Amino acid sequence: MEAERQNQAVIAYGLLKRDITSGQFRPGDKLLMSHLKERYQIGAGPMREALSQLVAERMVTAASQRGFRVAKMSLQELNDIYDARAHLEAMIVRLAVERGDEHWEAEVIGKAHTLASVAALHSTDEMMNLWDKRHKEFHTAIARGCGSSKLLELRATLMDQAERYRQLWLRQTVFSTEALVNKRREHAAIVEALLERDAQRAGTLMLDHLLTPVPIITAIVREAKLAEE
Amino acid sequence: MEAERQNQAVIAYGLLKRDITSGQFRPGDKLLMSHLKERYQIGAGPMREALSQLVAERMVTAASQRGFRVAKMSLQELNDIYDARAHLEAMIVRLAVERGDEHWEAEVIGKAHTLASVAALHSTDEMMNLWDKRHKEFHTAIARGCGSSKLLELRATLMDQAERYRQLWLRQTVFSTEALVNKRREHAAIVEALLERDAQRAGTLMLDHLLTPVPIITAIVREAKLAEE
DNA sequence: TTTTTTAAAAATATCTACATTTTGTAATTT
DNA sequence: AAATTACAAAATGTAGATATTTTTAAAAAA
Repeated sequence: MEAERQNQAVIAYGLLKRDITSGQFRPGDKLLMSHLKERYQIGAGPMREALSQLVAERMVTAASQRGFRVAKMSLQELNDIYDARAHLEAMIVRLAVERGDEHWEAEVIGKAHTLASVAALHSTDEMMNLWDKRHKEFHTAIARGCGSSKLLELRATLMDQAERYRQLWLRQTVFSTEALVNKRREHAAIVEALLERDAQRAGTLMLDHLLTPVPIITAIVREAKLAEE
Repeated sequence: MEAERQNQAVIAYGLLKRDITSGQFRPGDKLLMSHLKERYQIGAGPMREALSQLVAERMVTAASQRGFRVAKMSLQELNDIYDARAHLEAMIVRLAVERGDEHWEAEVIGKAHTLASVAALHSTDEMMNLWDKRHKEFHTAIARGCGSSKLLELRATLMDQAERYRQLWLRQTVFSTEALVNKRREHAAIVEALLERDAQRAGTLMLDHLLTPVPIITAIVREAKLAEE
């Protein structure tokens, strides 16, 4: 089995998306066609295709005849994204509790265990990436219980949009033992509620869990003047 | 103030989206580049841009080196979209009841009135379009109370994806006096719950309201063999 | 002198026409 | 029938032409 040959636009899409989320391009930056062509070794046509897709995902903005820019960040958007994500995820969790089967339970417990056992053995960045990866997998395992691909797609859209903000929170959290302990406690409480099939409580816990990063990110954004108020 | 000059890709995006939703192109149809170029009088580059955006919106599918197709329809997808939409909208309504102000209440009551007063005075198609337009405006007015642009965006995404299925239901409903009376009753019940600020009841009513079309559409789809099972 | 206006030049975005690569098809061979 | 090959159709990519916006600088007005 071999990976399907991708066209230029798809390759550029992936690279540019990565470069935006990782902060190589900063919010509001002009995305100069000549620069992008050079950077990704690609023609203007396919490059525009990639940009169009990112426009549809709200990661890039376009102005007719005036080219493309990295979408700005703002405290208002931060709050909106996290609020929407928290309520969406709470709703998904309630559904998952109602609909999830035994296999789902097993997956969740498995991912929770894998996440809890990330120890500070590795290099700083490795540790951060590993925790982040497993944390995402844990939450995704829970969400999958809702059984709706459309809801999972919407969730993925919001997570993509949140990613630039989330990156700011991640470093702080992983490097604070206290924060990690808190997170572990919250996760345990959520799993407990899931297993007891208490949809209401699981939803509420999830809502709070997802909103805790907001004040922290707000502070960092203000500090670094990364975004409009 | 004059409408900004749009580029070719944006124009083609709008036309193609309309042609897909209205059924000019049918699910699974190959979107032949030569045909699209001819039809919309446009080059291949901008056409691909438009297609890329529709791929991001799940209305078109792409296979590398094999071109583009209209996304298929299926009973499974119908159920998934409507289930997701109903739960999302119910959640949004609960938020709207908690967060909506007086201006929101006034808007909702206004739109409800405008919708209820659509009479069978006009020609068949005019009547259908008018009812549809006002029905959408009524629901959108309710949803806006949640105050979250991101949630409203997600809602719009799902509505776009539902549109092809919805079209099938619309004709049936508007031309059945009984169905229209039922809808009016449901709308009234929802508005009542909103005004009493009963979030839970409003949510439940909305959930049921949005799921009623599913059996009807299922029957039509089966009848017309429009989709996979 | 400072500000505003205008005109030209440069930079940039966008589009088209053509070249290249890949895929699908049907005839031919095994 | 299955595999191979040759050809036609289609998708994708590139380079350069065209149109638009932005910048620059000079001229005119305040």
